[in-house]
Amino acid sequence: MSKSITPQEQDYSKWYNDIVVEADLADHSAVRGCMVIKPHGYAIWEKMQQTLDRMFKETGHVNAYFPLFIPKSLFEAEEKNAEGFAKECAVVTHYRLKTDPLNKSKLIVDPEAKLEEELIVRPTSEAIIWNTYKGWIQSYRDLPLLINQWANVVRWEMRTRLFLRTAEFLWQEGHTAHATREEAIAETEQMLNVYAEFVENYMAVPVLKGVKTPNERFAGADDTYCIEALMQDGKALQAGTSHFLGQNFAKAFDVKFADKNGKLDYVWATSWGVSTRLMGALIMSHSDNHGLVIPPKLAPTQVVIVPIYKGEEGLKKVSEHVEKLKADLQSKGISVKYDNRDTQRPGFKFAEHELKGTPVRIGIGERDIDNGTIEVARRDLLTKEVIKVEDAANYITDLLHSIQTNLFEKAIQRREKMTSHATSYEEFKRLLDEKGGFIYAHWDGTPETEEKIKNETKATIRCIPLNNKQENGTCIYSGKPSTQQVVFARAY
RNA sequence: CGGGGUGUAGCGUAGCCCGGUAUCGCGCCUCGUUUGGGACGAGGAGGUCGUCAGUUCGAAUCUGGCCACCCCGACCA
Repeated sequence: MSKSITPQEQDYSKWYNDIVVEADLADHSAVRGCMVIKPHGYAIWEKMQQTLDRMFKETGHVNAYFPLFIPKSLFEAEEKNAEGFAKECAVVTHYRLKTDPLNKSKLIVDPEAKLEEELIVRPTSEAIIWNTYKGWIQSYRDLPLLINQWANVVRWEMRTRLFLRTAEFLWQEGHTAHATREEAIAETEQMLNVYAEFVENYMAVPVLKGVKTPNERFAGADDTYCIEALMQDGKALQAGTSHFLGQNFAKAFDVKFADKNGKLDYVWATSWGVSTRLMGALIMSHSDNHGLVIPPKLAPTQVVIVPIYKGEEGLKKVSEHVEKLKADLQSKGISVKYDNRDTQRPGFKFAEHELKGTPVRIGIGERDIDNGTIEVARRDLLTKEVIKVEDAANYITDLLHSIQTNLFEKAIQRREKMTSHATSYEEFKRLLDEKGGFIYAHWDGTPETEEKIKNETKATIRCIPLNNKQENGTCIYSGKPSTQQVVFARAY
């Protein structure tokens, strides 16, 4: 059993924190609200990046990079967007330090080096990007413009949690420009589907696709589409958003194009992003009291081989067999690590790889060599089996698939169990407190009702599901007529 | 930004009320025995007690300021 992981049942958020730290994913840093992503955590993020980047390119996007700093005048151009982020912006006001005349060993901000115009550290890049697009777009021939950037952004959060909410985080932001409203909406939906496919097929986390209410909408967007996932503790997590920005940014930055008839019009825009927050979703979907569980498709190492031996000669003998097995597995496209450290004992390695979430562990000892077998342990179910070594490549290939599928199935079942319908406000509150999870309920469609429910219960409308069933009902709060049920939950 | 808490070796801690240069565990280093689920024994290294100032012959301990981090609330991906 793990040494230092608080059990989920005892304290879910301590458990989460323990997993992040003990599995070597990330650490708190010396900077308030900012984390250090450690090699193991970063390796998983890199797998996510690689997959998403490939998917973006397959849908016609290209990468570029825009500045970290945004002049205040640009930032404030799209008013709603600026207003939405104003409270959490880091601002650069000076460009030089100097030695403190009162204390030679200290530095102070040089008051003479005040910037003419303050620079905002980007909380998102619409402003600088649309200011740039203005120069790139003149004609319908320049459209669509399909650009993505991988970057860090800063949002000065009051309260932070590793991966889920940090002052600085890593993400990708896609920013596209289109000739028509329809095309922009299609792009918004396409990217939402890309996210859903990634999160479900690679992260093995089922998501609900939907649209945000005006209250929850991205500042500056006409519509915000989202994917919502449900964590083990019954709280929802927004895993990705895709925004239809209408002509808001085109108008704010005066980005017009000439159509085939020479008529000038503002372009239509989208933006979409996912962040290192996905790491939090991954952890809170699959991991257990023994440590991290990583789905095979995102595992930096899919299979670890641990030798069991006595003495130097023993290791040499086992290693010969392992090298053959390793090559065999690699030829099937499986990533394999041979953990031949002679500084740790097998039991220690078993525990360590369990903690770090390696999907499959193979044990080979001299006994196996005599019998022509290997011991295979799967991380998701914590079960072990002894198989013939010549079956290894096929067996492990299937096993990795089955682990990936099993994790997804389990997550779907959990979500189903934690999804309910409420027909009255009393029932709604009871379900929320006793069960949590997604709660479908009729809502009268007004921001006032949404706000009141939020203040009274801490539950928010996570989304209005896409292709939602239209039906007559009455709002659980106001009793007014409603045409559809929306999804409520307490959220991260 | 409000409420609560913590800061002592790499990590977790005792000591603080009642001032006299610091306890224990894990980890680390060396040697030996071990190796199929977190090994054992012996020896060893490692500290401006968050920081600045004050009180005192003497401060981890008392007083004041500051800083950082964690948890809970309001805000957000």
